[in-house]
Amino acid sequence: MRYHKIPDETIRRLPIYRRRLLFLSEQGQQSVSSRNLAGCLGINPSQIRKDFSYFGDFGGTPGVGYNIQKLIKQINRILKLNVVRRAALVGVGNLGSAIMAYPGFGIYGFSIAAAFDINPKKIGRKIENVTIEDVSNLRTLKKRKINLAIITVPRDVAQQAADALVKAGVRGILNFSPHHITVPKKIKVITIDIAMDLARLPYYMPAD
Amino acid sequence: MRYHKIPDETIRRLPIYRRRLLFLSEQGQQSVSSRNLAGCLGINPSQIRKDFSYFGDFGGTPGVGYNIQKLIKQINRILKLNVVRRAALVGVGNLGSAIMAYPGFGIYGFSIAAAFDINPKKIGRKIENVTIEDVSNLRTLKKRKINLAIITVPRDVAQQAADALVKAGVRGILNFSPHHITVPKKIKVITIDIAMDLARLPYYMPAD
DNA sequence: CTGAGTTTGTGAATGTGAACTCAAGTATTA
DNA sequence: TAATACTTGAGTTCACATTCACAAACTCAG
Repeated sequence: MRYHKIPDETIRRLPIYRRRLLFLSEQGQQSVSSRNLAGCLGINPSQIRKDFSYFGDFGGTPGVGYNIQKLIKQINRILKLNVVRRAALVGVGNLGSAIMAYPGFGIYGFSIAAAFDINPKKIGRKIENVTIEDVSNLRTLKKRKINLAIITVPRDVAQQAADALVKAGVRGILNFSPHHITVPKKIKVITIDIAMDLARLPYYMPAD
Repeated sequence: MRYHKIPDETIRRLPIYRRRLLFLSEQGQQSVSSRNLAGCLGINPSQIRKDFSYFGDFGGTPGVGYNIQKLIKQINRILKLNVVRRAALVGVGNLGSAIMAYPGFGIYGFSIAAAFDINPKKIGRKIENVTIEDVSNLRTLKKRKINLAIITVPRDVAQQAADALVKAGVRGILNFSPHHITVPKKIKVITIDIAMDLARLPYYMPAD
């Protein structure tokens, strides 16, 4: 199983497993079976075993399950979460501020280490110990070894922001603007349009 | 093609099409070809044609493309976005406040019509013309005909919030808490864990 | 009207992911 | 030790999603 490409869908699930595993670990649990994990997460047990099988020479033990700590280490290795990563945020509006204050990034080893805005009134202010800089400073990101960014600017300047980030050497972008962003194909963009996800709900709701 | 079940993946893409179509419409454009749409969105043209083919007796015209207004109407019909929908928000913290102020829900016909928190200091305050109520008021949602909800509470009370919402008759939940939520299967939950999505980025980034 | 250039709509082929199944391994109990 | 109950790992099957390919339909220019 060593030299297999890991399916994208598996990669998408790894953080879900990780979240649950950390939770179980907090509770003092040592090991967990695929069935047990599956129960909490609404995923098929074989699915989980198949996902874990991509880890390579790693083994759960039949009759017992998987060692939680080892699982977490494997997932960290695959997702490259072993190092602390510094991210930049562009667009310190309502959503941007909320994201800067969001406590959930830490457990993945992320910290938001820089923030940018175009509004002169905001520049110089501090949020969560990070000083807001003018967007013209974006070009300093390369020197500061920041290669991850979060975009929380209005729709019509999202592409602009992305272009500037790419020019500054950023290679991964989490985009919260409701707009598709085009970048060179070696840059990875993940877009989260929070209203769009809400828009799918009525379809799945039984008739009113 | 009338009596086909529409694939989930197609449903997932419909809001993406819709977003772009509204944009093109704003620009005064009347019609659009599958190739054109595909170009903007990074999707294969046949994919788009196949998706549209589920609309039923609707037709684009060969040599021209699709009528944008008709497309939008069809998508609204399928996603049941024709009526204005009122949603409740539970958990008026940083993220919750930002979401209440988020302007992007309007174009899908959503409005956040109620907000709840457990903190007595917040209750009675107004955000975006909505008065924050105590969570004990959740049970009034049914009378107020609110059957959609957004959860933005801390992880450890997310399930509790969901249970209360289900009891109050809510049938669709958008969950921003980093925790899997278990509900009766006729309730639809979509979970957005903003940190989790960031966690997938390093995997796709070339070696540092 | 004719011919060149587009674009739709869809069956067929391909690719991808999920679920089923079961042999083999481990724990537990007696 | 023997019997029972779990659980993993992985080959196989099945279901779903994407892409290909092409006939038919339409536009436009001359």
